[in-house]
Amino acid sequence: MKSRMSPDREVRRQVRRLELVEAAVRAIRREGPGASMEQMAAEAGVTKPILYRHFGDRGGLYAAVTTYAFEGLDSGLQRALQSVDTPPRQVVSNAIDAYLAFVEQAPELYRFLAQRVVNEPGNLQETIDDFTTRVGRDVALILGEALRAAGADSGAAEPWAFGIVGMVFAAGAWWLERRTMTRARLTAYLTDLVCDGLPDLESLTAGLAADITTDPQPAPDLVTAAPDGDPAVGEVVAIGRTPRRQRQ
Amino acid sequence: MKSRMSPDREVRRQVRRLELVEAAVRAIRREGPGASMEQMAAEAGVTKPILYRHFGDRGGLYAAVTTYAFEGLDSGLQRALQSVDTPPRQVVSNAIDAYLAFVEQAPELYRFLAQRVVNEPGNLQETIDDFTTRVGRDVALILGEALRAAGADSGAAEPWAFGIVGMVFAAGAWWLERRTMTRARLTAYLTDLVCDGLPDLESLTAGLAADITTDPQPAPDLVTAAPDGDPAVGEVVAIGRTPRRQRQ
DNA sequence: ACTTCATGGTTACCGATAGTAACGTTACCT
DNA sequence: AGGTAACGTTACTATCGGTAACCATGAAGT
Repeated sequence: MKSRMSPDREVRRQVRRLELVEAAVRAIRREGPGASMEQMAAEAGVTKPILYRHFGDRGGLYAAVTTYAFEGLDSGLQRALQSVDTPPRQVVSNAIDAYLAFVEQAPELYRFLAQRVVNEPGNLQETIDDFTTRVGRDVALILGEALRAAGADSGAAEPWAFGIVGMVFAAGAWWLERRTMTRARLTAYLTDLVCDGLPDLESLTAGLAADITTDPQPAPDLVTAAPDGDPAVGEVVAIGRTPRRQRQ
Repeated sequence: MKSRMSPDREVRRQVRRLELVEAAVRAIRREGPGASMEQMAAEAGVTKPILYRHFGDRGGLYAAVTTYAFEGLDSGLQRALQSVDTPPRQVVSNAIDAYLAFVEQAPELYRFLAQRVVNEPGNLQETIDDFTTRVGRDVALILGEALRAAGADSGAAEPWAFGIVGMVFAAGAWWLERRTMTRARLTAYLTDLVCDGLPDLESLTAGLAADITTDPQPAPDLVTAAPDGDPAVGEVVAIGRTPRRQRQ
């Protein structure tokens, strides 16, 4: 069996695996998320059966790529989450920014990770773990401990963690399509939402119902209140909240 | 050309389209998100070329299914979002619950919608709009108006809208896998997060750093503080916040 | 009644791609 | 040297998206 092999054989195999995965990543960045097995093999300078020998099937290769990308992100994420002597808001901001930096740096890879592998019925490979699932698990761990330490209901850790990860994930995807703001700006917005929630919208229903039900009439302040300028500066991480009404 | 045809011919065509889409949905619910064109055609009692005649290509059918599902969700969502004389928190809760109810009712369809269609290079069909993208656009509209009405920065409307939708989407996916709480419970958690953000986690870094860096040592309160009971009752919509420290 | 044409449907095919079988080659390890 | 195990190839199959060509039917128009 495989575990009874020469020790350096195993390490060489791992090295080769890594080479193949990196080639697959290059192929994805070149060809987009729909890169075929043949293209990924060609990028590594080999043919398909090599990939199948190493990864079993496409799902196996996808899982390896996902793991690879996850580890690349996770180092930065863990560094952000585990930093001591940092205010919680800054921790959240750093983590979100680390995530978005990853998105920005490898958009095609990100798009690849965004699509869940469709599990065809004949899939004998182990069930693949989604990218967001892995990140979510990590965040859930940290968040759960934090909630317990704060004396809060730790049952919220998992839904919140997976929710927050999905939030940053979706916002990142949206941001990739139409890049209408800087990364720092988006980080600031998301940090605000995660830390403070939506601002008080007492006038929401009243102001809205009139606007929605009588749709042809534009909101009176639609032009004056939407400057859409980009006040973000070039800082790597924007920690300051965007100016809005303070909750009291 | 097509627009110069008998008027009832056109309506019959639309009816047929709807039948085909509904058959496709049935096939997806039976076979999972990976249902093939042939299976969807067979479910409708026809063969593949019929589908292609109506929808052009797979992307077209997927878009039609997405639109169909979206409209099914959107009615409930709009009803929740446009309700007058409802406190904002309840609006958020209702909207989230409408979303989760949809998830719960058609999990396989939801999984189908969750995966973005991989846009192969030869795709001449119009670019398909993601399910979450459509929901996000709707929420962004409403949220933008609400923010303007509240005098807040409306530039946050889009990132927040897409982020929140992604959050509920991801949390819904997580909830589908391991159903460790009731829908009402999850709705309450997510509503809390969206409306108030994370609770103050002042002791986050201190409490965490010790636990994470010295991983073999379990947190002392890990057993005592995690009862994991399910305090949710069977109410359709849980509006009350989960008991946690009040921000002041 | 016979043709004509639109409509709804089918069979039979093509091309690409996931996945596999069988075989060759290099290099390591007694 | 020789066994053997990893590395690699060519050539194949199966499936699935997509299309071409053909068939049936029924409602006109003449």
